[in-house]
Amino acid sequence: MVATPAGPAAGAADHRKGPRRRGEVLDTAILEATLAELAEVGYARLAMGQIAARAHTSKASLYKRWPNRAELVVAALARQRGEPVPAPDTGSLRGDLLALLRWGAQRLDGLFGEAVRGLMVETLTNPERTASVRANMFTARDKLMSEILERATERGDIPVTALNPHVIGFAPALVDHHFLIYGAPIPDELLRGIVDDLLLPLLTLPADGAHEP
Amino acid sequence: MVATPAGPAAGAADHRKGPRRRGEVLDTAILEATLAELAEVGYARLAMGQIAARAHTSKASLYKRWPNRAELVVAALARQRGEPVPAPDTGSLRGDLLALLRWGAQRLDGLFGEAVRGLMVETLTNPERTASVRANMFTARDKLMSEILERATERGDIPVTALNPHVIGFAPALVDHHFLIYGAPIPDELLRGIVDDLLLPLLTLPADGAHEP
Amino acid sequence: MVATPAGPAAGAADHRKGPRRRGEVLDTAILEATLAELAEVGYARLAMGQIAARAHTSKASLYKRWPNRAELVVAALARQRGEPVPAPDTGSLRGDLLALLRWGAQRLDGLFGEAVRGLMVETLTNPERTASVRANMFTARDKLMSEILERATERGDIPVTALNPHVIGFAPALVDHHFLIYGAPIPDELLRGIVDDLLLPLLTLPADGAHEP
Amino acid sequence: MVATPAGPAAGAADHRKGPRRRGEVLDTAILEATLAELAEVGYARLAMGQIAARAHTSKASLYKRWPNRAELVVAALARQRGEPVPAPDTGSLRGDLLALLRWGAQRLDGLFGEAVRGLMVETLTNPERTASVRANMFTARDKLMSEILERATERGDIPVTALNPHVIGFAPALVDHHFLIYGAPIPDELLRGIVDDLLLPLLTLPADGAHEP
DNA sequence: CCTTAATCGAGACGGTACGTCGTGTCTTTAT
DNA sequence: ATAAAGACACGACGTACCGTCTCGATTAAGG
Repeated sequence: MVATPAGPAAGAADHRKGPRRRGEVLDTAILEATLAELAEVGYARLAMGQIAARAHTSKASLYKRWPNRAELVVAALARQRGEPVPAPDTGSLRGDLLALLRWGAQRLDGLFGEAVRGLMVETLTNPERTASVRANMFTARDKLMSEILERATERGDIPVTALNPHVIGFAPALVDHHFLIYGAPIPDELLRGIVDDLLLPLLTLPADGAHEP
Repeated sequence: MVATPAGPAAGAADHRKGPRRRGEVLDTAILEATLAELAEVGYARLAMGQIAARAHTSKASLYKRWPNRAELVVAALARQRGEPVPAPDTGSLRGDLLALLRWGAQRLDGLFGEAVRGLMVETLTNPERTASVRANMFTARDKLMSEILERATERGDIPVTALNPHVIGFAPALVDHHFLIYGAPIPDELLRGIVDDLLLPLLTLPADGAHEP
Repeated sequence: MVATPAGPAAGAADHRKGPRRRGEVLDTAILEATLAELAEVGYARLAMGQIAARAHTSKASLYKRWPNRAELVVAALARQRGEPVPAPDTGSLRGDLLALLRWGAQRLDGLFGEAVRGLMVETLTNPERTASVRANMFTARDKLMSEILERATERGDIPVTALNPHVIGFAPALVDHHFLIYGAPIPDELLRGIVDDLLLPLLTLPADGAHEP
Repeated sequence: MVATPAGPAAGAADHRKGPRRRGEVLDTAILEATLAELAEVGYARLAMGQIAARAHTSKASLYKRWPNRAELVVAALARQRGEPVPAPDTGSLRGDLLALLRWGAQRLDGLFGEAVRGLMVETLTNPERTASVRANMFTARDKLMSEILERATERGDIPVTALNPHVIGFAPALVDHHFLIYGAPIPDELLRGIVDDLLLPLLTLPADGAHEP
């Protein structure tokens, strides 16, 4: 029920009759309502009043917890992806990479993607925090990528020299970029192209690293 | 107006000196005002009324030409980058690539970047058009990249086999991605990293291309 | 607001001293502002935005209470004439009648007249209500007329047979009609003419009443 | 075709193919279109642009001839009632009076009434002209009333002393007043009441005229 | 157990921008 | 020169959402 993508009253347990909610319980209800609204109308048409109504609470209760829409959405996303995803382990490097990109692509094709798109324009309390929040949306993915590559080096599939920060982060970034421009869903062909034409060649190239003339 | 549903307006006399502007002239005035406002308040606070005021015209004249803010901004950008930029020609491939990325990075650090950020969230008349508009914002850059690489192949700096669509587009995409997350200005170090750690290795690697098991 | 269809507003701080007005207090402020604007610019140039500004509130607060300008004006008038005016009692019938017509004429020479004129063209929610509202603007006057005439019959100044609905209502109607055509102020000569040439003759004529052949 | 109360293109002869209209011909087309629009949408929703469109001409041609909507409507009405109506002559005074009031009442139940209502609020170029225009709308009726009453005095039905300006004008004024408040159609009962309870008694009362104490 | 302070639910409030419509003026083109 | 067509500048319309505030009802904690 965390983020049922449909249903007009999804994500809101009926609270009437019961005692008035507060604290943690209310927090959860609000965040669930946020995700539900996000899935239903998208970030652009996300309205605080609607979220409050869906959560059967008031706008004041929202603003007491989060200063604005952007922060609320950030919190809602943080709540959602609570369970840590294990790094894919298909046996082959290529399989792992593809699995990871596919997982990321699929995540974008949903309310996470909606939120990502919206948060790309909003400015949080300050620029640093804004950048931090945006970056955090992808740290999980970057970490998994690191795991995969480390495992590959241990297996001897790729040289240790191939590992550098740019190589780790660039593939997911390309997926994001495609999503932001062309939207979801992301064609699997693109993912295969990134892996086969860019990532694997880069990872397996002979270690010289001297391109500076 | 007593009986009219809309205001009487009482036809205010035109106060400006010259003749009333029309057509192309007015178009230009509006688009310039749009760019000026964009640079001043950013996409988020861009308001049709303010643009109209700055252009000394009316909202109606804006809406007669463009159906909404997003389309207006798109048109303004299209007008702005009228002059085709020549591909950099520094003599070396690396120099050309760096020059190109730096040009793109600098463009993002201004009202073009503001607009890019905004247009990433807006939905134009339909999804296809939306994607098309977004893609068009980068076609110039991609074309220049093609020129540079072609020249390099002619010089024999890189094998023809290195050229494929993914290789052409991915470097600018990484710059954009960084901009969207961390904002402008984009550190030159990042650009150098992209060129030295990703682009040049990929372009100069031995031709095998067979990674599919 | 980047992604929101409506403005960001950025929640301007309340600048006034006292606590935020609500309910009855705000109602009164709005209605008073309405009357003030009415007196200043007339019904024709009466604008909701101006009224809101004068009342230091927002258009939304106006529209939450009244669906349109006409209803707002009706409400403002209703509020204004709260104090019931006592029927004139000069001792003589002629004196009473003149006093009443003069009171009505004077009322028209002000914002009440402005409103009357405007409301003659507007259509309220439905025709019945429209007629009712218009009629109500004059019920007070008609009632006073009834009182005067009743008192005169009690004194024996006029026969009971003289009293019929047409006789009661027609004098004020003539005043209104003159106002609508020639505007205010209404010449006292007209009022005297109505009383001496029409009303008194009618009221004091010998009781036959048989004009139907 | 002068004022067909229905039909989307009523009142506009097809002019295309033929030579471009000007002068009198165009005047007529515009005035007919005005009346047609008036009948169709009423004074409140009367729009210059719509009139121009219906007359297959331009707003400029309208404003070249009349300075605003009100004057245009006045002109249109003047054109319409071109043919002078003969005073009713039923043989009896009561019959004549009733016929006259009925004619006036019927006239109000149509586009003339719509226009009357609208013109009650508009201010023409200056107050004098405004009053004059409004008064002129009823001069025809007043003149007929004079004729009727004169004929009655000649017949000896009523004393000459009964004739005074107030008596002449007040009956039609009551009809107008009722129309403005309760709208059209005007119940025949009202007209009979005015004649029997007010007009005839006043006209036939014994000549004393001294009510001033 | 009964006060007392806090918080909740509900929604009013002041404000800003929206996109539309009508007015009366002006410009252009075709007749 | 004038008609037809319609663009233009202006301003009011009525709506939507924001973020703040007020109010009464409910609830947890303190005496």
